Amino acid sequence: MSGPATPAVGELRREQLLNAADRVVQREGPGASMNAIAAEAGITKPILYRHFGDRNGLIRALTERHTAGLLTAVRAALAEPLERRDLVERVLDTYLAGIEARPQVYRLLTHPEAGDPTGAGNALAPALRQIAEEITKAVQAQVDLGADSPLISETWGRAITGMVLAAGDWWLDQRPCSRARMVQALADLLWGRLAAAAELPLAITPPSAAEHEPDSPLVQD
Amino acid sequence: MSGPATPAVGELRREQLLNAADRVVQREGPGASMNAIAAEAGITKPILYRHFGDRNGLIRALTERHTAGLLTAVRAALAEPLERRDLVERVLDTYLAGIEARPQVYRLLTHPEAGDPTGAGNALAPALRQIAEEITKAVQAQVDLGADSPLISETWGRAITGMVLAAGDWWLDQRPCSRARMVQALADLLWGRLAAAAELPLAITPPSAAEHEPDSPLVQD
DNA sequence: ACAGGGGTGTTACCTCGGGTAACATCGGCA
DNA sequence: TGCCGATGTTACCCGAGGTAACACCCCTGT
Repeated sequence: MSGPATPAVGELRREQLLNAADRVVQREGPGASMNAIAAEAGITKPILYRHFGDRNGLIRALTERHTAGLLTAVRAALAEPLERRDLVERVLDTYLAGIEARPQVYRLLTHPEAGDPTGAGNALAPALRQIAEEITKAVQAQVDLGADSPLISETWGRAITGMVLAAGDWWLDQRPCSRARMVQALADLLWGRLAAAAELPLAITPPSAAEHEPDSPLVQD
Repeated sequence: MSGPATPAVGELRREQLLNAADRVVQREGPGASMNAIAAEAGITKPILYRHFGDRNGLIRALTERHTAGLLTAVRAALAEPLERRDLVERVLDTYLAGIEARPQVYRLLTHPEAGDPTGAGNALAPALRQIAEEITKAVQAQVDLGADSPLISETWGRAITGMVLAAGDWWLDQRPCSRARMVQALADLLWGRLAAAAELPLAITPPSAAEHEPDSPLVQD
């Protein structure tokens, strides 16, 4: 009787295991142990390893699952036929709404850790790198940047992703304002308000760089 | 003959231990084990723990040591009496030059990992948070942002830091261009070039959002 | 009816890394 | 002389990732 549409039989258990892992991560944050996840699923570790290979595999599967929604949403927002400024705000709001919906799981996205001894440091987790690529493509397709377009687009893709990541993380942690205002602040930054704003009449601007221990060498030694 | 100016006697050993730790991290990247560091220093683990409490303490000490230079440099750059655009470029270049000088150690800055079960996720490591604060202060002091200045300044501080972090990390990894061009690309972004650039004549812009598996739900479920 | 094979499950174990307790030593100093 | 503090050691604990070997259950083909 069970629908023949569901692909493989084992896929169901895999989903259930991911559900359990999801619950644990929601409760304990990333860094939940394999034992804890196995216990939540009512089973023991080796089964997890059979399904996902290693911890990274589990985390990756879990992440991709959640990322799919966010990535799809961002992609869709990027493709909307809006005025550019509106488009930027739309994408920002989409992203913030996404991470707001599931804070705990969102932490997963940002955790490359899992110590890769390769030395190649990725400040952006793979999930976020996909978003960076989407932004890159969108910029390259919609903005005239002259001859250096590929280079600039990719730089901006990474830069914007990192910017929203850091800002969003802070916002999620502190909740200093509404989502709408956050979107405004970020869009304003991206929109050149830093360039356009008036100079402040450097009133009582004490040189904050002086009152500091001078014993540390400069950046080059 | 040893100068009586050096504060406590134990400080020397601490420095030596940090030097050893530094060497190991340079060689093996972050995630180097305490055993390895102890071996490099020619001693055993408990001594490290006596000096630094735990691994985080060691890493923090190591990081602060290197951060001091970068932070001082950035602070100094932020305080220079330049035209605003030049100032932005100056700061960007200072940061990129700093991370370029010591890639391995720089990875340390970006690794908050060390699993804190507190759940408070910090996309920015403490070292970077200091830079974010510097930028916040500078923006607040030098740019007229109206009534919401505190909020916007802090948002921008985090945002810019995250932006430069992600872009710098990518640049360090791929080396797609010279430092100067990277500075230009980032400064342009910060300078509103995204807003100012001409619209591309959406020539052959296929809707890239369509050709994708539609099975994943949107961001809200 | 019986032999398999794939999926599910278990216990018990290994390894490695962070972290600690307890003990030994050396140098100065009242 | 006896105390104290810093330096050092060996040996251990614990938790977490990861694996080997064994057991069961059910479905299917001969």
